[in-house]
This record gives sequence, structure tokens and C-alpha cells, in this order.
Amino acid sequence: METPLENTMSTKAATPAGLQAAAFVAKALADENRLRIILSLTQGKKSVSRIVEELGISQPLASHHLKELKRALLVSVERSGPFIYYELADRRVMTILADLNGLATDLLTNRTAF
Amino acid sequence: METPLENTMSTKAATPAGLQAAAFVAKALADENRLRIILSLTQGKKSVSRIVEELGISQPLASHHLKELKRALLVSVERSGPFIYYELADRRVMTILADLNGLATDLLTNRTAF
DNA sequence: CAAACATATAAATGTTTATTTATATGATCA
DNA sequence: TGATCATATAAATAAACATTTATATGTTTG
Repeated sequence: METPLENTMSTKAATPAGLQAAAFVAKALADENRLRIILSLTQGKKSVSRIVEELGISQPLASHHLKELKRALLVSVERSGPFIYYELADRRVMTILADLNGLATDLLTNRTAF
Repeated sequence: METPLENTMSTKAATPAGLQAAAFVAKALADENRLRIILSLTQGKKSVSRIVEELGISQPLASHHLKELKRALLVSVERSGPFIYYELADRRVMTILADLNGLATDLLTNRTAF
């Protein structure tokens, strides 16, 4: 059974609450460091220190961005001893990130600056 | 031929420039009014005044957001007499918006506030 | 219990951004 | 050409946000 785009849009995205929610999640994706964190979590659950190492950002900054991702419900948190592990809450965010990247790359390839 | 998500990610999104571009486009999607404009443009090319009417926002505010969408190359502009028409530059943004909305709706359904 | 480690939170700062109000630019038409 | 319409731009605010530095909380281990 097929679901044309416009049906999807009109039955889901067209509602004020739906758009507000979509904008809220988009906001969580609108930062390069957060996208790097998400991309890193694509490989699986990771501790904060591990993320800090991999991305080369400060620990408070990582904590801050992880908090934002958690606020958007994009990651789930789990404590194990002294470590706190973050995990992608929904694998669909990977598809969205890939699509976003594909579109962005195509659109902005021949561009001087952002 | 199959293309697993992680391949897509590592070959496209993993590059710094790719993530930066993706974050840049995500930023353009991170506003409810801009999402409403995009959704409206899903139905086709529209003038600024038409958008202003449909969304019930001020004309300068609409112009501002259209400028942002143009900066992100998500819309193209065309003048016809006194009117200026805006149009979605790439239909893939509709897919992304629909996916974003689907994910956001599922994630944030049982949520008190944003 | 004290020291060391992992993470979170607070405070401070500079930047970006959404919105409003007011004005300018550009096109049509009488 | 002058008036009117469509759109853009400018200026002014206020709010949101990313980042840093400093400190607090919570956990393990000696």
C-alpha cells in the first residue's frame, strides 16, 4: 500500500502541534557538535568520556549537548557504575541525518560560505 | 545493490564539511514558521503575499524567513511583475520534513512541554 | 573516610536569531 | 508623473544558544 508524500504531510505534519514538534526535533539537529555526537552513537552506546575523546570537545560542552539531545528524546541515558552511557533512542534519526546530509551536500556543494 | 545506513553515513555524513552542511540545512528547518512555509510551498510556487495570508504572519517576518530559506538554498525565487514567487528548490525536503514529523510525533506524543 | 574519577550543573560571556515597527525599493496603473 | 501595491531592508529588542571556566554531585577504591 502506497502512501504519497502529500498524504503523509496533510495527515501528520500539517497540524500545528506536529509542526511544532518537528521544529523542536530539527532544532536538536541544528548543531554540528550534536550531529557529530549522533553520528558517533550510530556505532552504539557510549560513555560521555568516550564521546569527549572521539570528538575532541570539552566535557561540559559534551554534557550540555547530550542534555539537549535528551531533552529532544533523541537519546536515552543509562548509568553503569561511574559511567553514564548515552544511546540513540530511535534509529530513524540515522535515516534523517543521512537524508539531511545528502540534500545538504548536493545543495551546498558549489557554495563559497555558509 | 543495497546501501546500509552506516555506509551512507561514513561515506557522506562523516566528513566535517558534510556535517557542517547538514547542520546548516537543519538550522533552516529549525523554526516552526519556516516549516509552515515549506509545507505551504509543497502545494507549489507562491507569492509572498499569498504566504502571508495563509500563515497569518507579518509581511516582514515572512520576508525574513524566506530569505533564510533562500540562504540555505531550499527555495528558489522568481519575479513576475510586482509579485515575487518562491518555490521549493528540491523536493527531497518534503521527505525530510515528513520523516522529521513522523519521528517527532512519535517521540514527543506523551510530553508535557517543549 | 579520603582521594580520585566520571559526569553534571552554574555562572558568565559573546553570538545568533525571531519578531516588531518603520522605511525604502521596485513595479504597475491611472 | 504620482499614487498605489508588493516586497525588501534597517533598526531596535528581547530571547535563545554555544562555549568556557569553575564548581558541585555521585561513584569507586584504597
